[in-house]
Amino acid sequence: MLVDMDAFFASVEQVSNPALRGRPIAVIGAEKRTVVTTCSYEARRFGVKTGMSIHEARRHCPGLATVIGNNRKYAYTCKKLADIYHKYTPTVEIYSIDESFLDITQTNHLFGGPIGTGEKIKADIRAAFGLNATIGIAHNKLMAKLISDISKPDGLRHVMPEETLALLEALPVGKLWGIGKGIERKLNAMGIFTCGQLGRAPVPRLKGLFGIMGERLNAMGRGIDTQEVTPGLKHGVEQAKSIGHSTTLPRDISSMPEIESCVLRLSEMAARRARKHRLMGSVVTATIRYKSFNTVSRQKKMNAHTNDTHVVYAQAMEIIRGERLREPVRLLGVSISDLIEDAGQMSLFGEINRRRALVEAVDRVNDRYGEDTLMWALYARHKRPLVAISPAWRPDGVRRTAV
DNA sequence: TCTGGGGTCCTAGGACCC
DNA sequence: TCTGGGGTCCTAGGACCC
Repeated sequence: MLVDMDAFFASVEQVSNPALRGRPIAVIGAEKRTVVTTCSYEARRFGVKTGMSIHEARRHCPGLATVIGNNRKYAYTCKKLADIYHKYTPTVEIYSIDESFLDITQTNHLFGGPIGTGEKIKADIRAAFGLNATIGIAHNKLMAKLISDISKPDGLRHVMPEETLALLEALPVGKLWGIGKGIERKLNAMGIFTCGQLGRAPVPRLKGLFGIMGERLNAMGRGIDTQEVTPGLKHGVEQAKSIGHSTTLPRDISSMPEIESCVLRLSEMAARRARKHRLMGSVVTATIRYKSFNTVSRQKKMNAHTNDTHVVYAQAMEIIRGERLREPVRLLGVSISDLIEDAGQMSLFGEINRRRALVEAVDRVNDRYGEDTLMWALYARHKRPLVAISPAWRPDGVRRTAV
């Protein structure tokens, strides 16, 4: 079962502010160059979509009301939704802030079967929050996801395995979870438009164009999927592969001091999150997006793992200084990967231990009195970017960014 | 008054080694 | 007196997702 909240952020805002109900609204970020994160169904009728600039959204819908997203509200609701799901099965995978997979194979008979379970969950969500969810139920994740997508909004549908092929026959391939614009275009170019056609396409032909993906694409066309519903927490913590932050600057910049202060800020945000999760990384990646939207990323491997803000910063700046900045910079990003657990081991080098003690002391102060109670002088004059919550947020694990 | 931010996975080419 | 073949690792970029 996939439970997907309808226009989640926008619906939460409409519930908490009656003046917004029934109106086209868009939830946006707090910074200057922001986009639509989620919009209400009223706004979608005008052609407003996720990812649009405010400017473009207004062009489609002049009466659009905008609300700056409130991370706390969505995170709180997400956690409470998980409590509801756990009443119906222990196997709950929180896939994103507004989507969860539930394995109800063993428990649905207790609640009147698959549809009965879906009805009860929808009723619980409505009673608790006044929100609508769409639920897709099938024998695997791919199909549950697909069915939920085509049943939106406020839908509930159960598709039996034997109905799968008929349902897929005429459906465009782009509807499948994992087939985006790029793959859809390639498939169309080879004459494959529907899932039915994809399922009948010769695997060697698909492999020729998509490599090892070919086999999987063919299976997807027939609604076959072997992914398990994984509650997702290993030893209480999700094993992340990378931790990073990036920000589109309020205006394009060219001066090194401005770049430095921004990169230090991003290094601190990424390293602090790594420290919170007791992780260290040995690879630092810096990303630069120019005014023209050309984007380059370069990575550097260090001799040792670290989660020290200034070590990460020094690596990121070394990368950036090695680039010829030929245009004003629009976005900067810093990310840490090749993560291992930080066992808190003492180093042979006194300097590293002193650094660690300093950083930990700063963390303790900020944990207690709030972020930025203590901060590094290099970026002190610059305001912290107000991180808009990412829809990929999860209540546990490293995806928890700013709440 | 263009085009967010958080991730994961895959690929292709090059370096390097035997 | 004209350049093999197999393998691994690293890197940058791109596709995809919410």
